[in-house]
Amino acid sequence: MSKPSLPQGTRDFSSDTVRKRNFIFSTIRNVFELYGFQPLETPAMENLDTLMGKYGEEGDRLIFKILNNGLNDPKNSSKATEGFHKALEGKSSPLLTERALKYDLTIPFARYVAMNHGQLTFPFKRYQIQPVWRADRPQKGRYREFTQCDADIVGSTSLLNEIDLANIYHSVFSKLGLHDYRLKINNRKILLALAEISGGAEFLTNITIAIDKLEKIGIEKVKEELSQRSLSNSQIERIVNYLNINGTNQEKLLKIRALFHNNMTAEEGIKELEYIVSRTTTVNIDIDLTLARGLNYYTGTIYEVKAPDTVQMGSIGGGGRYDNLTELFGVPNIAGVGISFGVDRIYDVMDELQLFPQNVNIGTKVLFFNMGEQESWFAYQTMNKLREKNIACELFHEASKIDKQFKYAERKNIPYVVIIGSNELDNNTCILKNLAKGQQEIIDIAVLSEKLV
RNA sequence: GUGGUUGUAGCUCAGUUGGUUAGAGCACCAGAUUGUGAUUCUGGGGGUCGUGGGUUCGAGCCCCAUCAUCCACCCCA
Repeated sequence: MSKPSLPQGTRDFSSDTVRKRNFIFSTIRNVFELYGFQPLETPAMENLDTLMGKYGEEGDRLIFKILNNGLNDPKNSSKATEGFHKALEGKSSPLLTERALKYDLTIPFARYVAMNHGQLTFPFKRYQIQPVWRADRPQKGRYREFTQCDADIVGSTSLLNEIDLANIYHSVFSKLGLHDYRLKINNRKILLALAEISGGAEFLTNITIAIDKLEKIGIEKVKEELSQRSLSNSQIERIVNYLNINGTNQEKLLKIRALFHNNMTAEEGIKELEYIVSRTTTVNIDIDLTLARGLNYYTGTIYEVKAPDTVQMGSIGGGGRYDNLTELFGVPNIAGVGISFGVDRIYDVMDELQLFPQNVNIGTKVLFFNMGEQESWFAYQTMNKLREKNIACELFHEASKIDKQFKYAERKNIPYVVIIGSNELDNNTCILKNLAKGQQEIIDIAVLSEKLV
């Protein structure tokens, strides 16, 4: 047996990390609950055909597929061989694999709604916090197993939902202390209108992929890319005019209205943006007309959250409105809108900016020193009384040197130690020491629990 | 999927043009001293140099493969 190791792009989380992650999870969960969302969990794996074709060609390639069992059974051997040959041609085949690890939370949610729409109360607001898997090459801020926190509302076209979701973003990031996040908003209808006036609706994907890169590669490169995607110079000119729109949210809305004259599709999108932006003035939301987002099921509002500029990290959240997500599963006319938090990236950003509160890593509150046989047994009984009052404590396991016991407390980030030696035992007292302050006091054993609450 | 970086003790890293038994600091363990984490002193355990091949009289060092890592592209959270 060689040295044990982990699969590429996966991680163990040590207790420190788990505590910090839980701080993020509980913050998000509490806010979701505050806005009336209900929890949902779905399996780690889905049927492959539930997932395939929902994330584009690139997405399909990144889905972790699970090999069928029983391929070694002689009576399956011809099927297995056939399936294998298809795999060599780059096609996945149910003969070889018919299940896969989930790639995001939205599609499994859509599958759930399609299966249960008869029982659900609409509008249905659910939140979901679960790991997802992508067969991507790992790098900074990118893992093969990571956790998403999604909140979606289905069965409602009200823009109040969009306003709720913007407020959720603001509330969560404020509570996490991540004040410099940037929430961007755009509308797919505007992008669709842009495609219509500069080439045709079929260019939507090509155009969005190109303009999405504006911030990263600059206007000249975007022009190059657009011409490579077979757009004419006059078409590119229109797009450049669009991309040149700047200013405050209000100014952008004015300019874009002028640009599109009376284009019906654009006007719809503009009205929606206007509505949302005018009602979310407390959440520092920015209209970003270059925001496109890759997932092609979005049809209206789109959101993206960027990490503070001081850290090298792209998107830490995103979402949008979709008209007909469940139609893919045979249930039409259920509209929805949702957002997602990328916990792993939020963790990395918060860690880098040292935004975690000091006390997230406190587990045990008090360590009782072990000062000998009789002393420690008395300490043990005292400790149990504290536990009844919900104070987490532990007794050092043997009567070791003092400095060793101190080190243990320090490493476990235990804020208090209690020392009961022979003197204290005789007097019914104990020494309570606050390790952070380095201060200690001798107190009556009877008042110990009050001091620690 | 494409390109590059790195891999030596628990941690951070040395290790010369290839040359005896692979080192340091910190950490750890034991002991001396001490009713309060220090300092000091003495002793100790630990590494198949990521893994597998190859070249060589000889490989931590050179070559190939592989795994992992980090980074960039693509795409994305």
